[in-house]
Amino acid sequence: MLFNRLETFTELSEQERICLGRLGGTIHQYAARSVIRRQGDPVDEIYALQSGWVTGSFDLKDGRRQTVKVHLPGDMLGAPSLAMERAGETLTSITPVALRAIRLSSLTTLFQDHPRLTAALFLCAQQERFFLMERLASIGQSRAISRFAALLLDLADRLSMGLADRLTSFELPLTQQEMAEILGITTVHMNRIGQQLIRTSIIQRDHRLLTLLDTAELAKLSCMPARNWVHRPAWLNALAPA
Amino acid sequence: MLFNRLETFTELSEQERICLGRLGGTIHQYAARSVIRRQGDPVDEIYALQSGWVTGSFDLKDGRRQTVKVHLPGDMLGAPSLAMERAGETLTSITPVALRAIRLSSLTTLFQDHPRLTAALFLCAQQERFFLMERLASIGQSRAISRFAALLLDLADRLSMGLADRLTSFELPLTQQEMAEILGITTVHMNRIGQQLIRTSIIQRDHRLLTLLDTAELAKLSCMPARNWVHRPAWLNALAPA
DNA sequence: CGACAAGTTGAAAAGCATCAAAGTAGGTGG
DNA sequence: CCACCTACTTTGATGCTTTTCAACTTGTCG
Repeated sequence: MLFNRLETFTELSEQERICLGRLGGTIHQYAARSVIRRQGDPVDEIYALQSGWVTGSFDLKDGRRQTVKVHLPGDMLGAPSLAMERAGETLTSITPVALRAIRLSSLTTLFQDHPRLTAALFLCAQQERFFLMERLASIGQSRAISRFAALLLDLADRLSMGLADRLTSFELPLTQQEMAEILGITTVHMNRIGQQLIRTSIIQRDHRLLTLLDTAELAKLSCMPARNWVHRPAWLNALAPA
Repeated sequence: MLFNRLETFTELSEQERICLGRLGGTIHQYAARSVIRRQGDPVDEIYALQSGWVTGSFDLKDGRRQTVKVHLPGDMLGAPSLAMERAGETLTSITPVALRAIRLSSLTTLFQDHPRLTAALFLCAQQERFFLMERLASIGQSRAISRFAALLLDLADRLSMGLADRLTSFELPLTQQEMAEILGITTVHMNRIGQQLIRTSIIQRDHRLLTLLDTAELAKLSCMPARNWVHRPAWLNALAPA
């Protein structure tokens, strides 16, 4: 799963895939809406998400909470907290979730013996920075409806990773309250914005199933430039495959 | 300079400092308010900031722009674009700036031969993710005055890195327009917010010199929990110093 | 079927944007 | 060194987006 994410940057050798597999220890299962790790908890491990959706959120001192990331299968969870003594974000399962815990001690071997894999993980971290920059721009500079459009396109994009073309229809397990927390708006406003997109036939919702009817209009609304991930950068490919 | 940032995580060997020094090629100088690299430009190098302030900003398709990072001396610039074909952010000098350009090809040696240094850079990237998460929470969940308070404390904190206690007075080279772009508000509103903090004697401004008169009140306003960076994590320290 | 979470609606107020215009500082050339 | 120019700052008036509060409806699951 995790190697899917990494292979957007470069193909991995069998050896490297095996090393990745060994990184993970036990598989943990969580029910929907359970806390995997709370902001302030000690940082003993990071996680590789196998299946299900997980949010990362940041609690302010006044009780408000901002969701800073919606993690999809294949993502590495909790890595920003590696730089911290105590976790900087709360990880919460949205759906039932399966993940592999990666003990910090196994990172030593990774960095020591697998430079190419390390470089791919490094690129992943930089990619995550870019995702956050996009969100920051969306929330800082555009109104609620544009933020929502950008969120939907982001999810469709990431769910379509590895597929020929972009999905226009997918299961959206987030409640309106959770989406509001992602977009930095209130639940009430989230509701009105959602209805507006439905009324204008830009999206369609049938229970959990969301359909993007007019992706061109969504893209225009979102104001987001197209992403252009690097593939097989020369400096990375020059590294020995270990 | 760059090693100062890295050594918040772990002390570096003489060898490693030398390797870091070799990474950088030519030193470039820029006048204030010049573009170092524009969003969309090819990514041939990244940069280590020696002196001066630089902003990283993200342009939306409608012409709006969000500043996603204020870089201070010692920072690594432009790294998120490593994951991209064309640069994802525009780097602009705020003051006169000196920086060392690091060609991507030199990253190969770094990852291949210096696992400890690589790990420190990896932690830096994770730390930057956390900074972005903080900003996102600040902009998504709090009002303009709180965002401004958080920005001022962030700058004071980072300018005080390595010092015994936090600076309460420093040169602030940003214009109100630039600060507004960081906070996701208009220049007009930025001005009113600034005056409000001055009127209530929470800050003081004399030309470029800014003084934080009441940091406790600023901290309360900002709603930001205290940061707690990790120091000498076991998994990193277990790596051979190369 | 009953309880509780999620979604929906309306009215009023707050926060911020927008527009327009005037005032101020810093830097440059004459 | 002064005059001017330009970019930055400040101010006021107005309106839109979003929040807040409160109630009500619908859906979901034990």
